[in-house]
Amino acid sequence: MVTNPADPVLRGSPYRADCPTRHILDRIGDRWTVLIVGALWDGTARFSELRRRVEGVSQKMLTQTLRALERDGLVRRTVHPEVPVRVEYALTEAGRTLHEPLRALQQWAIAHVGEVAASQEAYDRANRPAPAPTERGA
Amino acid sequence: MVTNPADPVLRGSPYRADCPTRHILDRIGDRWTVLIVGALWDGTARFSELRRRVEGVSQKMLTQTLRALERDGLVRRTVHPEVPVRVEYALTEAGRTLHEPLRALQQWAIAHVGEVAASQEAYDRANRPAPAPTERGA
DNA sequence: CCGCATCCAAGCGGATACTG
DNA sequence: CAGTATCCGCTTGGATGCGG
Repeated sequence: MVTNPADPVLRGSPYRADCPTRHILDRIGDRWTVLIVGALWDGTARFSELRRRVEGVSQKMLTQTLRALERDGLVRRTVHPEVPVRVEYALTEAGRTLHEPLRALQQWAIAHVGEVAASQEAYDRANRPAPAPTERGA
Repeated sequence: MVTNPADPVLRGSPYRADCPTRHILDRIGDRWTVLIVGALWDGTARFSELRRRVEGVSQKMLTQTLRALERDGLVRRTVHPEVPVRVEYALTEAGRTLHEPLRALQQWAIAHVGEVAASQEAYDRANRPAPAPTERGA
């Protein structure tokens, strides 16, 4: 390993293949992480509640993502030992700090969705007219 | 621009399964997108140059990601018809606006890498002592 | 109600070989 | 140098059924 902590450029640089920040970016990059963290911003939420809020997420992915977030110390999981078990999820302090850049990303997506769509359309028109999922004249 | 900041629906927009912002978040969430956009911040870069900067990226993934970014209108691709073909990539205006939230994410990753690692360690210790890839006592 | 385990399909992503 | 095309493993991720 050539990791040189003294090098200001390489220190903590995700451009290094062996840097742990790569893993973090991977986790953040997860489709559901952004949405789940955002959904938890309001406060505590139960499992079913989250499942309802984040449309389209499967139970498996929700559990998996929540577990990963918990392991990373971004989400706190609280089990209420009642008769029908109640589990509540909430952002930790670290999770709240993550929410900010994630929200910025969401905002960017919302702000540029039209622009991007237009660019895609133009690109597809200029290159291959039929990359559509529906096969026409195959 | 069809973006209407006053629309209350937009707040939870990506939480709708059918919303195109989902696609954008997917693209942004791509492992390489963050790194490539960041690598292009300095200015124009050639293909090989990018491959060198973003350590660990395969030629396939680099091409693929660059193509997608170009299609989304975030990266401009310029081909110089010289004898050894030279291709240069650069961020568009939209790409530059994306760079900001992406950099914030990178910064977050760098700032919290230690905290996250510690949390993971504690979590693993508290739960399963041997989640290692090598199966022992399965 | 919460979530784990399993099965299984699909797509991601890497290695390689070849073209212009 | 830049890029395409192919093969292929492996992970992702959904559906289902069971257990606390």
